[in-house]
Amino acid sequence: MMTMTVNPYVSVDCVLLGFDGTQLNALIVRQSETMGDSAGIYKLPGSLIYMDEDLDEAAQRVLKQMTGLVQVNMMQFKAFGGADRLKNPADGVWLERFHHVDNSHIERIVTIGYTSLLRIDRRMEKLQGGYEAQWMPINELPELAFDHRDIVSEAVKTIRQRALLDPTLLFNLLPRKFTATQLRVLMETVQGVRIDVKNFHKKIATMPYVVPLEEKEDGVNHRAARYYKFKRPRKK
Amino acid sequence: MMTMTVNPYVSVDCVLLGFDGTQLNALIVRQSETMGDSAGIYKLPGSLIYMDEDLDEAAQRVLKQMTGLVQVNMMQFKAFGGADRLKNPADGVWLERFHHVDNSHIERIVTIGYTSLLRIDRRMEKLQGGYEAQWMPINELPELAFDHRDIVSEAVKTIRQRALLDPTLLFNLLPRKFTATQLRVLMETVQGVRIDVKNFHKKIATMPYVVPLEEKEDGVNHRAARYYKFKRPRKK
DNA sequence: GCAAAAGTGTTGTAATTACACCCATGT
DNA sequence: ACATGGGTGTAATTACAACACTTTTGC
Repeated sequence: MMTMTVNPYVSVDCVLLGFDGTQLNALIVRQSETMGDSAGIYKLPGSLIYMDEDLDEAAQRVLKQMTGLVQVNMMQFKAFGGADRLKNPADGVWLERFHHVDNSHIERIVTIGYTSLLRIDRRMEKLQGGYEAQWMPINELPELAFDHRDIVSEAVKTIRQRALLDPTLLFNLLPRKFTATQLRVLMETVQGVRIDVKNFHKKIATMPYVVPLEEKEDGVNHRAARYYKFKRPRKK
Repeated sequence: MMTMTVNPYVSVDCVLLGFDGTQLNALIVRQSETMGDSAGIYKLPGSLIYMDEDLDEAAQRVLKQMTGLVQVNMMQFKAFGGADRLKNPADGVWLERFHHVDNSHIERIVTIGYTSLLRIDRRMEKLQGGYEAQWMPINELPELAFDHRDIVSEAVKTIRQRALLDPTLLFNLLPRKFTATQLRVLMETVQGVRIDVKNFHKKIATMPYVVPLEEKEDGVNHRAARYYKFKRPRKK
Protein backbone atom coordinates (compact mmCIF):
# COMPACT_ATOMS: atom_id res chain seq x y z
CA MET A 1 0.00 0.00 0.00
CA MET A 2 1.02 3.53 -0.49
CA THR A 3 2.13 5.84 2.23
CA MET A 4 0.03 8.97 2.38
CA THR A 5 2.89 11.44 2.29
CA VAL A 6 2.11 14.32 -0.01
CA ASN A 7 4.64 15.51 -2.58
CA PRO A 8 4.34 19.28 -2.13
CA TYR A 9 5.77 20.13 -5.56
CA VAL A 10 3.81 18.14 -8.10
CA SER A 11 0.09 18.02 -8.81
CA VAL A 12 -2.26 16.73 -11.45
CA ASP A 13 -5.28 18.54 -12.89
CA CYS A 14 -8.01 16.94 -14.97
CA VAL A 15 -9.83 18.65 -17.80
CA LEU A 16 -12.92 16.60 -18.60
CA LEU A 17 -14.68 17.82 -21.70
CA GLY A 18 -18.27 17.11 -22.63
CA PHE A 19 -20.66 18.22 -25.34
CA ASP A 20 -24.15 19.53 -24.62
CA GLY A 21 -25.35 19.53 -28.22
CA THR A 22 -24.19 23.07 -28.83
CA GLN A 23 -20.86 23.71 -27.20
CA LEU A 24 -18.01 22.08 -25.36
CA ASN A 25 -18.30 22.01 -21.59
CA ALA A 26 -15.70 21.43 -18.93
CA LEU A 27 -16.27 19.69 -15.63
CA ILE A 28 -15.64 22.18 -12.84
CA VAL A 29 -15.71 21.49 -9.11
CA ARG A 30 -16.19 23.68 -6.10
CA GLN A 31 -16.21 23.14 -2.40
CA SER A 32 -19.88 23.42 -1.51
CA GLU A 33 -19.82 23.49 2.27
CA THR A 34 -18.94 26.97 3.33
CA MET A 35 -15.97 26.24 5.49
CA GLY A 36 -13.86 29.33 5.18
CA ASP A 37 -12.21 31.45 2.59
CA SER A 38 -11.59 28.63 0.22
CA ALA A 39 -15.25 27.71 -0.28
CA GLY A 40 -16.88 28.76 -3.47
CA ILE A 41 -13.73 28.77 -5.53
CA TYR A 42 -14.22 27.09 -8.88
CA LYS A 43 -11.42 24.76 -9.90
CA LEU A 44 -10.53 21.83 -12.04
CA PRO A 45 -10.51 18.47 -10.28
CA GLY A 46 -6.90 18.20 -9.20
CA SER A 47 -4.57 17.65 -6.28
CA LEU A 48 -1.00 17.22 -5.20
CA ILE A 49 0.33 13.73 -5.77
CA TYR A 50 1.45 11.29 -3.13
CA MET A 51 5.07 10.33 -2.82
CA ASP A 52 4.80 6.85 -4.25
CA GLU A 53 1.96 7.36 -6.66
CA ASP A 54 2.28 7.32 -10.42
CA LEU A 55 1.02 10.40 -12.20
CA ASP A 56 -1.63 8.41 -14.02
CA GLU A 57 -2.81 6.89 -10.76
CA ALA A 58 -2.99 10.30 -9.15
CA ALA A 59 -5.18 11.60 -11.94
CA GLN A 60 -7.58 8.67 -11.56
CA ARG A 61 -7.64 9.06 -7.80
CA VAL A 62 -8.43 12.73 -7.71
CA LEU A 63 -11.12 12.41 -10.32
CA LYS A 64 -12.80 9.73 -8.29
CA GLN A 65 -12.46 11.72 -5.08
CA MET A 66 -13.93 14.88 -6.47
CA THR A 67 -16.50 13.62 -8.94
CA GLY A 68 -17.05 9.93 -8.29
CA LEU A 69 -16.07 9.10 -11.85
CA VAL A 70 -14.04 5.94 -12.39
CA GLN A 71 -12.48 4.25 -15.39
CA VAL A 72 -12.13 7.43 -17.34
CA ASN A 73 -9.47 7.08 -19.98
CA MET A 74 -7.52 10.27 -19.49
CA MET A 75 -4.38 11.19 -21.34
CA GLN A 76 -1.66 13.54 -20.31
CA PHE A 77 -1.44 16.61 -22.48
CA LYS A 78 0.90 19.16 -20.94
CA ALA A 79 2.83 20.20 -17.85
CA PHE A 80 2.39 23.68 -16.44
CA GLY A 81 5.43 24.97 -14.67
CA GLY A 82 5.48 28.72 -14.62
CA ALA A 83 7.34 29.84 -11.51
CA ASP A 84 4.48 32.24 -10.70
CA ARG A 85 1.56 29.85 -11.03
CA LEU A 86 0.42 30.38 -7.42
CA LYS A 87 0.02 34.12 -7.48
CA ASN A 88 -3.37 34.41 -5.81
CA PRO A 89 -3.12 34.14 -1.98
CA ALA A 90 -6.54 32.48 -1.82
CA ASP A 91 -5.11 29.55 -3.73
CA GLY A 92 -2.58 28.93 -0.99
CA VAL A 93 -5.37 28.87 1.56
CA TRP A 94 -7.13 26.23 -0.43
CA LEU A 95 -4.05 24.03 -0.65
CA GLU A 96 -3.63 24.25 3.09
CA ARG A 97 -7.15 23.09 3.81
CA PHE A 98 -7.38 20.38 1.22
CA HIS A 99 -4.04 18.75 1.82
CA HIS A 100 -3.61 19.64 5.47
CA VAL A 101 -0.15 20.92 4.78
CA ASP A 102 1.23 24.12 6.15
CA ASN A 103 0.94 26.91 3.60
CA SER A 104 4.55 27.85 4.19
CA HIS A 105 5.61 24.50 2.79
CA ILE A 106 4.06 25.27 -0.55
CA GLU A 107 6.67 27.09 -2.55
CA ARG A 108 6.01 26.20 -6.06
CA ILE A 109 3.96 23.57 -7.84
CA VAL A 110 4.33 22.00 -11.25
CA THR A 111 1.07 20.50 -12.42
CA ILE A 112 0.53 17.82 -15.01
CA GLY A 113 -2.60 18.29 -17.12
CA TYR A 114 -4.77 15.30 -18.00
CA THR A 115 -7.75 15.37 -20.29
CA SER A 116 -10.51 13.14 -21.55
CA LEU A 117 -13.72 13.34 -23.53
CA LEU A 118 -16.85 12.28 -21.72
CA ARG A 119 -20.57 11.86 -22.31
CA ILE A 120 -22.12 14.76 -20.50
CA ASP A 121 -24.88 12.58 -19.07
CA ARG A 122 -22.52 10.47 -16.98
CA ARG A 123 -23.59 10.68 -13.41
CA MET A 124 -21.24 11.95 -10.75
CA GLU A 125 -21.92 9.25 -8.25
CA LYS A 126 -20.49 9.87 -4.83
CA LEU A 127 -18.86 13.10 -3.96
CA GLN A 128 -16.29 13.15 -1.19
CA GLY A 129 -14.90 16.11 0.66
CA GLY A 130 -17.92 18.28 0.10
CA TYR A 131 -17.26 18.88 -3.56
CA GLU A 132 -19.85 19.41 -6.19
CA ALA A 133 -19.05 18.97 -9.83
CA GLN A 134 -20.85 20.63 -12.70
CA TRP A 135 -20.53 21.04 -16.43
CA MET A 136 -19.88 24.58 -17.60
CA PRO A 137 -19.58 25.82 -21.20
CA ILE A 138 -15.96 26.57 -21.89
CA ASN A 139 -16.79 30.00 -23.22
CA GLU A 140 -18.65 31.03 -20.09
CA LEU A 141 -16.36 29.81 -17.35
CA PRO A 142 -16.35 31.69 -14.04
CA GLU A 143 -13.09 32.77 -12.49
CA LEU A 144 -11.00 29.68 -11.82
CA ALA A 145 -8.26 29.08 -9.27
CA PHE A 146 -4.56 29.17 -10.20
CA ASP A 147 -3.99 29.13 -13.95
CA HIS A 148 -6.81 26.66 -14.50
CA ARG A 149 -8.31 28.78 -17.24
CA ASP A 150 -5.09 28.44 -19.25
CA ILE A 151 -5.09 24.74 -18.56
CA VAL A 152 -8.59 24.39 -19.98
CA SER A 153 -7.73 26.23 -23.15
CA GLU A 154 -4.58 24.19 -23.68
CA ALA A 155 -6.63 21.02 -23.25
CA VAL A 156 -9.14 22.19 -25.83
CA LYS A 157 -6.35 23.07 -28.22
CA THR A 158 -4.87 19.60 -27.79
CA ILE A 159 -8.20 17.91 -28.35
CA ARG A 160 -8.85 19.85 -31.53
CA GLN A 161 -5.56 18.66 -32.92
CA ARG A 162 -5.93 15.06 -31.85
CA ALA A 163 -9.41 14.88 -33.29
CA LEU A 164 -8.00 15.74 -36.69
CA LEU A 165 -5.71 12.74 -36.60
CA ASP A 166 -8.22 10.44 -34.95
CA PRO A 167 -11.87 11.37 -35.52
CA THR A 168 -13.04 8.38 -33.48
CA LEU A 169 -12.10 10.28 -30.34
CA LEU A 170 -15.18 12.42 -30.70
CA PHE A 171 -17.55 9.52 -30.26
CA ASN A 172 -16.79 9.54 -26.57
CA LEU A 173 -18.77 12.77 -26.43
CA LEU A 174 -21.97 11.36 -27.89
CA PRO A 175 -24.69 9.12 -26.42
CA ARG A 176 -24.70 5.48 -27.52
CA LYS A 177 -27.29 6.24 -30.16
CA PHE A 178 -26.97 9.50 -31.97
CA THR A 179 -28.29 11.15 -35.09
CA ALA A 180 -26.29 12.32 -38.07
CA THR A 181 -27.03 15.90 -37.11
CA GLN A 182 -25.67 15.46 -33.60
CA LEU A 183 -22.44 14.09 -34.99
CA ARG A 184 -22.19 16.82 -37.57
CA VAL A 185 -22.79 19.64 -35.10
CA LEU A 186 -20.18 18.15 -32.80
CA MET A 187 -17.60 18.04 -35.56
CA GLU A 188 -18.46 21.55 -36.63
CA THR A 189 -18.05 22.78 -33.09
CA VAL A 190 -14.77 21.07 -32.39
CA GLN A 191 -13.19 21.92 -35.73
CA GLY A 192 -14.75 25.37 -35.94
CA VAL A 193 -15.97 24.88 -39.51
CA ARG A 194 -19.24 24.38 -41.34
CA ILE A 195 -19.90 21.02 -42.95
CA ASP A 196 -22.16 20.53 -45.92
CA VAL A 197 -25.14 18.37 -44.91
CA LYS A 198 -25.34 16.29 -48.05
CA ASN A 199 -21.63 15.62 -48.26
CA PHE A 200 -21.67 14.71 -44.61
CA HIS A 201 -24.22 11.94 -45.15
CA LYS A 202 -22.04 10.57 -47.91
CA LYS A 203 -19.03 10.69 -45.65
CA ILE A 204 -20.51 8.82 -42.71
CA ALA A 205 -21.72 6.16 -45.13
CA THR A 206 -18.06 5.43 -45.86
CA MET A 207 -16.96 5.39 -42.23
CA PRO A 208 -16.72 1.77 -41.10
CA TYR A 209 -17.03 2.79 -37.46
CA VAL A 210 -20.38 4.55 -37.88
CA VAL A 211 -23.14 2.00 -38.30
CA PRO A 212 -26.75 2.95 -39.07
CA LEU A 213 -29.53 1.46 -36.95
CA GLU A 214 -33.15 0.77 -37.89
CA GLU A 215 -34.33 2.74 -34.89
CA LYS A 216 -35.48 6.31 -35.31
CA GLU A 217 -36.22 9.28 -33.17
CA ASP A 218 -39.61 9.39 -31.47
CA GLY A 219 -41.91 12.21 -30.49
CA VAL A 220 -40.23 14.99 -32.37
CA ASN A 221 -42.39 17.48 -34.23
CA HIS A 222 -40.60 16.97 -37.49
CA ARG A 223 -39.38 14.08 -39.55
CA ALA A 224 -37.72 11.48 -37.31
CA ALA A 225 -33.98 11.09 -37.71
CA ARG A 226 -32.23 7.76 -38.02
CA TYR A 227 -30.00 6.68 -35.17
CA TYR A 228 -26.44 5.56 -35.61
CA LYS A 229 -24.04 3.87 -33.25
CA PHE A 230 -20.29 3.90 -32.98
CA LYS A 231 -18.47 0.64 -33.52
CA ARG A 232 -14.90 0.86 -32.30
CA PRO A 233 -12.56 -0.35 -35.03
CA ARG A 234 -10.18 -3.21 -34.38
CA LYS A 235 -6.92 -1.69 -33.32
CA LYS A 236 -4.07 -2.82 -35.49
CA MET B 1 17.82 37.02 -10.07
CA MET B 2 17.05 33.49 -9.19
CA THR B 3 18.03 31.82 -5.99
CA MET B 4 19.95 28.64 -6.59
CA THR B 5 17.78 26.39 -4.48
CA VAL B 6 17.12 23.09 -6.20
CA ASN B 7 13.64 21.66 -6.37
CA PRO B 8 14.36 18.01 -5.54
CA TYR B 9 11.16 16.68 -7.10
CA VAL B 10 10.98 18.04 -10.62
CA SER B 11 13.43 17.78 -13.49
CA VAL B 12 13.55 18.42 -17.22
CA ASP B 13 15.10 16.19 -19.86
CA CYS B 14 15.84 17.19 -23.43
CA VAL B 15 15.58 14.88 -26.41
CA LEU B 16 17.37 16.51 -29.31
CA LEU B 17 16.86 14.66 -32.55
CA GLY B 18 19.04 14.90 -35.63
CA PHE B 19 19.23 13.15 -38.97
CA ASP B 20 22.46 11.73 -40.36
CA GLY B 21 21.12 10.98 -43.84
CA THR B 22 20.01 7.50 -42.92
CA GLN B 23 18.48 7.43 -39.49
CA LEU B 24 17.34 9.59 -36.62
CA ASN B 25 19.94 10.26 -33.96
CA ALA B 26 19.56 11.50 -30.41
CA LEU B 27 21.97 13.74 -28.59
CA ILE B 28 23.37 11.83 -25.62
CA VAL B 29 25.73 13.15 -22.96
CA ARG B 30 28.10 11.50 -20.59
CA GLN B 31 30.40 12.68 -17.89
CA SER B 32 33.82 12.30 -19.43
CA GLU B 33 36.14 12.90 -16.48
CA THR B 34 36.26 9.72 -14.51
CA MET B 35 35.28 11.07 -11.14
CA GLY B 36 33.63 8.13 -9.52
CA ASP B 37 30.81 5.70 -10.07
CA SER B 38 28.72 8.10 -12.01
CA ALA B 39 31.23 8.66 -14.81
CA GLY B 40 30.55 6.96 -18.08
CA ILE B 41 26.81 6.79 -17.67
CA TYR B 42 25.00 7.81 -20.83
CA LYS B 43 22.05 10.13 -20.29
CA LEU B 44 19.87 12.69 -21.87
CA PRO B 45 20.79 16.29 -21.13
CA GLY B 46 18.63 17.02 -18.11
CA SER B 47 18.62 18.25 -14.56
CA LEU B 48 16.49 19.12 -11.58
CA ILE B 49 14.89 22.54 -11.81
CA TYR B 50 15.53 25.48 -9.53
CA MET B 51 12.83 26.71 -7.23
CA ASP B 52 11.94 29.86 -9.10
CA GLU B 53 12.70 28.75 -12.61
CA ASP B 54 10.08 28.15 -15.30
CA LEU B 55 10.16 24.72 -16.89
CA ASP B 56 10.97 26.19 -20.29
CA GLU B 57 13.84 28.17 -18.80
CA ALA B 58 15.19 25.09 -17.08
CA ALA B 59 15.23 23.16 -20.33
CA GLN B 60 17.18 25.92 -22.06
CA ARG B 61 19.60 26.20 -19.16
CA VAL B 62 20.47 22.55 -18.92
CA LEU B 63 20.91 22.21 -22.64
CA LYS B 64 23.33 25.09 -22.62
CA GLN B 65 25.20 23.71 -19.60
CA MET B 66 25.64 20.25 -21.01
CA THR B 67 26.03 20.85 -24.73
CA GLY B 68 26.68 24.56 -25.22
CA LEU B 69 23.65 24.84 -27.49
CA VAL B 70 21.58 27.98 -27.19
CA GLN B 71 18.41 29.25 -28.82
CA VAL B 72 17.08 25.81 -29.51
CA ASN B 73 13.34 25.90 -29.93
CA MET B 74 12.29 22.99 -27.77
CA MET B 75 8.73 22.00 -27.03
CA GLN B 76 7.38 20.08 -24.13
CA PHE B 77 6.00 16.70 -25.10
CA LYS B 78 5.29 14.62 -22.02
CA ALA B 79 5.78 14.27 -18.28
CA PHE B 80 7.20 11.06 -16.87
CA GLY B 81 6.01 10.30 -13.39
CA GLY B 82 6.25 6.60 -12.67
CA ALA B 83 6.82 6.17 -8.94
CA ASP B 84 9.69 3.77 -9.68
CA ARG B 85 11.59 5.88 -12.19
CA LEU B 86 14.75 5.91 -10.04
CA LYS B 87 15.21 2.20 -9.65
CA ASN B 88 18.90 1.99 -10.44
CA PRO B 89 21.09 2.91 -7.41
CA ALA B 90 23.76 4.32 -9.71
CA ASP B 91 21.29 6.96 -10.82
CA GLY B 92 21.01 8.24 -7.27
CA VAL B 93 24.77 8.57 -7.06
CA TRP B 94 24.76 10.66 -10.16
CA LEU B 95 22.10 13.01 -8.82
CA GLU B 96 24.12 13.49 -5.65
CA ARG B 97 27.23 14.49 -7.51
CA PHE B 98 25.66 16.69 -10.11
CA HIS B 99 23.34 18.65 -7.87
CA HIS B 100 25.34 18.45 -4.67
CA VAL B 101 22.27 17.30 -2.80
CA ASP B 102 22.27 14.48 -0.33
CA ASN B 103 21.06 11.26 -1.93
CA SER B 104 18.65 10.70 0.94
CA HIS B 105 16.78 13.82 -0.06
CA ILE B 106 15.93 12.36 -3.44
CA GLU B 107 12.77 10.41 -2.99
CA ARG B 108 11.03 10.63 -6.27
CA ILE B 109 11.35 12.77 -9.37
CA VAL B 110 8.84 13.73 -12.00
CA THR B 111 10.55 14.79 -15.18
CA ILE B 112 9.21 16.92 -17.99
CA GLY B 113 10.36 15.89 -21.45
CA TYR B 114 11.33 18.51 -24.01
CA THR B 115 12.23 17.83 -27.59
CA SER B 116 13.49 19.59 -30.68
CA LEU B 117 14.75 18.82 -34.15
CA LEU B 118 18.26 19.92 -34.91
CA ARG B 119 20.78 19.94 -37.74
CA ILE B 120 23.25 17.26 -36.83
CA ASP B 121 26.19 19.43 -37.85
CA ARG B 122 25.56 22.05 -35.17
CA ARG B 123 28.64 22.39 -33.08
CA MET B 124 28.51 21.81 -29.35
CA GLU B 125 30.46 24.88 -28.38
CA LYS B 126 31.53 24.97 -24.78
CA LEU B 127 30.98 22.05 -22.51
CA GLN B 128 30.70 22.70 -18.81
CA GLY B 129 30.95 20.23 -16.00
CA GLY B 130 33.05 17.78 -17.91
CA TYR B 131 30.28 16.59 -20.20
CA GLU B 132 30.69 15.40 -23.71
CA ALA B 133 27.75 15.25 -26.05
CA GLN B 134 27.43 12.99 -29.04
CA TRP B 135 24.87 11.95 -31.60
CA MET B 136 23.79 8.32 -31.45
CA PRO B 137 21.37 6.51 -33.76
CA ILE B 138 18.13 5.93 -31.89
CA ASN B 139 18.13 2.26 -32.79
CA GLU B 140 21.59 1.66 -31.38
CA LEU B 141 21.47 3.50 -28.10
CA PRO B 142 23.63 2.22 -25.26
CA GLU B 143 22.13 1.67 -21.85
CA LEU B 144 20.80 4.98 -20.60
CA ALA B 145 20.23 6.21 -17.07
CA PHE B 146 16.78 6.23 -15.46
CA ASP B 147 13.98 5.68 -17.96
CA HIS B 148 15.70 7.79 -20.57
CA ARG B 149 15.26 5.13 -23.21
CA ASP B 150 11.48 5.37 -22.81
CA ILE B 151 11.71 9.12 -22.95
CA VAL B 152 13.54 8.96 -26.26
CA SER B 153 10.96 6.68 -27.82
CA GLU B 154 8.08 8.82 -26.62
CA ALA B 155 9.77 11.86 -28.14
CA VAL B 156 10.16 10.08 -31.45
CA LYS B 157 6.54 9.04 -31.38
CA THR B 158 5.50 12.63 -30.75
CA ILE B 159 7.66 13.96 -33.54
CA ARG B 160 6.28 11.45 -36.03
CA GLN B 161 2.78 12.66 -35.26
CA ARG B 162 3.57 16.35 -35.33
CA ALA B 163 5.39 16.02 -38.61
CA LEU B 164 2.19 14.73 -40.17
CA LEU B 165 0.33 17.89 -39.22
CA ASP B 166 3.23 20.21 -39.96
CA PRO B 167 5.76 18.89 -42.51
CA THR B 168 7.82 22.08 -42.22
CA LEU B 169 9.13 20.80 -38.88
CA LEU B 170 11.39 18.38 -40.70
CA PHE B 171 13.40 21.11 -42.38
CA ASN B 172 15.11 21.77 -39.07
CA LEU B 173 16.86 18.45 -39.62
CA LEU B 174 18.39 19.32 -42.97
CA PRO B 175 21.33 21.53 -43.96
CA ARG B 176 20.51 24.93 -45.46
CA LYS B 177 20.92 23.52 -48.94
CA PHE B 178 19.65 20.03 -49.53
CA THR B 179 18.78 17.78 -52.43
CA ALA B 180 15.41 16.31 -53.24
CA THR B 181 16.71 12.90 -52.31
CA GLN B 182 17.84 14.02 -48.88
CA LEU B 183 14.41 15.42 -48.17
CA ARG B 184 12.71 12.32 -49.50
CA VAL B 185 14.82 9.91 -47.47
CA LEU B 186 14.18 11.99 -44.36
CA MET B 187 10.44 11.87 -44.87
CA GLU B 188 10.57 8.16 -45.59
CA THR B 189 12.52 7.57 -42.41
CA VAL B 190 10.33 9.65 -40.15
CA GLN B 191 7.05 8.41 -41.56
CA GLY B 192 8.23 4.85 -42.08
CA VAL B 193 6.91 4.66 -45.65
CA ARG B 194 8.30 4.55 -49.17
CA ILE B 195 7.68 7.52 -51.42
CA ASP B 196 7.59 7.31 -55.20
CA VAL B 197 10.47 9.34 -56.63
CA LYS B 198 8.61 10.88 -59.54
CA ASN B 199 5.55 11.82 -57.53
CA PHE B 200 7.82 13.32 -54.92
CA HIS B 201 9.35 15.72 -57.40
CA LYS B 202 5.88 16.80 -58.43
CA LYS B 203 4.94 17.33 -54.83
CA ILE B 204 7.86 19.51 -53.82
CA ALA B 205 7.21 21.62 -56.91
CA THR B 206 3.88 22.55 -55.33
CA MET B 207 5.28 23.28 -51.88
CA PRO B 208 5.69 27.04 -51.53
CA TYR B 209 8.25 26.60 -48.76
CA VAL B 210 10.65 24.49 -50.84
CA VAL B 211 12.44 26.70 -53.34
CA PRO B 212 14.79 25.32 -56.00
CA LEU B 213 18.23 26.90 -56.38
CA GLU B 214 20.41 27.09 -59.46
CA GLU B 215 23.28 25.56 -57.55
CA LYS B 216 24.06 21.89 -57.96
CA GLU B 217 26.07 19.25 -56.23
CA ASP B 218 29.74 19.13 -57.02
CA GLY B 219 32.27 16.33 -57.22
CA VAL B 220 29.88 13.42 -57.10
CA ASN B 221 30.46 10.51 -59.40
CA HIS B 222 27.03 10.62 -60.89
CA ARG B 223 24.68 13.26 -62.23
CA ALA B 224 24.73 16.31 -59.96
CA ALA B 225 21.58 16.91 -57.98
CA ARG B 226 19.88 20.27 -57.71
CA TYR B 227 19.90 22.00 -54.35
CA TYR B 228 16.79 23.35 -52.69
CA LYS B 229 16.36 25.60 -49.72
CA PHE B 230 13.61 25.95 -47.18
CA LYS B 231 11.74 29.23 -47.04
CA ARG B 232 9.74 29.52 -43.85
CA PRO B 233 6.15 30.44 -44.69
CA ARG B 234 4.63 33.59 -43.21
CA LYS B 235 2.84 32.56 -40.08
CA LYS B 236 -0.79 33.55 -40.14
C1' DG C 1 -51.55 22.97 -44.42
C1' DC C 2 -47.71 24.58 -42.37
C1' DA C 3 -43.60 24.73 -39.66
C1' DA C 4 -39.25 22.27 -38.75
C1' DA C 5 -35.71 19.46 -39.50
C1' DA C 6 -34.24 15.04 -42.28
C1' DG C 7 -32.72 13.23 -46.18
C1' DT C 8 -31.17 12.63 -51.02
C1' DG C 9 -27.57 13.00 -56.62
C1' DT C 10 -24.83 15.03 -59.83
C1' DT C 11 -21.07 17.27 -61.58
C1' DG C 12 -16.52 19.64 -61.70
C1' DT C 13 -12.06 20.02 -59.72
C1' DA C 14 -8.07 18.79 -57.19
C1' DA C 15 -5.08 15.39 -55.13
C1' DT C 16 -3.03 10.83 -55.22
C1' DT C 17 -1.42 6.61 -57.22
C1' DA C 18 0.94 3.64 -60.40
C1' DC C 19 4.46 2.92 -63.56
C1' DA C 20 9.68 2.69 -66.79
C1' DC C 21 13.10 4.99 -69.18
C1' DC C 22 16.80 8.50 -70.38
C1' DC C 23 20.40 11.90 -68.33
C1' DA C 24 24.66 13.71 -66.36
C1' DT C 25 28.93 12.83 -64.09
C1' DG C 26 33.38 10.51 -62.47
C1' DT C 27 36.37 6.83 -63.05
C1' DA D 1 31.94 2.27 -71.62
C1' DC D 2 30.05 1.58 -67.49
C1' DA D 3 28.40 2.34 -62.94
C1' DT D 4 25.84 5.42 -60.06
C1' DG D 5 22.21 7.94 -58.66
C1' DG D 6 19.21 12.16 -60.74
C1' DG D 7 15.53 13.44 -63.10
C1' DT D 8 11.22 13.28 -66.04
C1' DG D 9 5.18 12.45 -68.13
C1' DT D 10 0.82 10.39 -68.54
C1' DA D 11 -3.31 8.18 -67.40
C1' DA D 12 -6.54 6.19 -63.93
C1' DT D 13 -8.50 6.64 -59.52
C1' DT D 14 -10.10 8.74 -55.65
C1' DA D 15 -11.31 12.43 -52.52
C1' DC D 16 -13.47 16.73 -51.95
C1' DA D 17 -16.62 20.86 -52.90
C1' DA D 18 -20.52 23.10 -54.59
C1' DC D 19 -25.31 23.22 -54.96
C1' DA D 20 -31.56 22.94 -54.10
C1' DC D 21 -35.41 20.41 -53.61
C1' DT D 22 -38.53 16.67 -51.56
C1' DT D 23 -39.96 13.90 -47.34
C1' DT D 24 -41.74 13.02 -42.86
C1' DT D 25 -43.86 14.32 -38.63
C1' DG D 26 -46.54 16.96 -34.98
C1' DC D 27 -49.49 20.50 -34.30
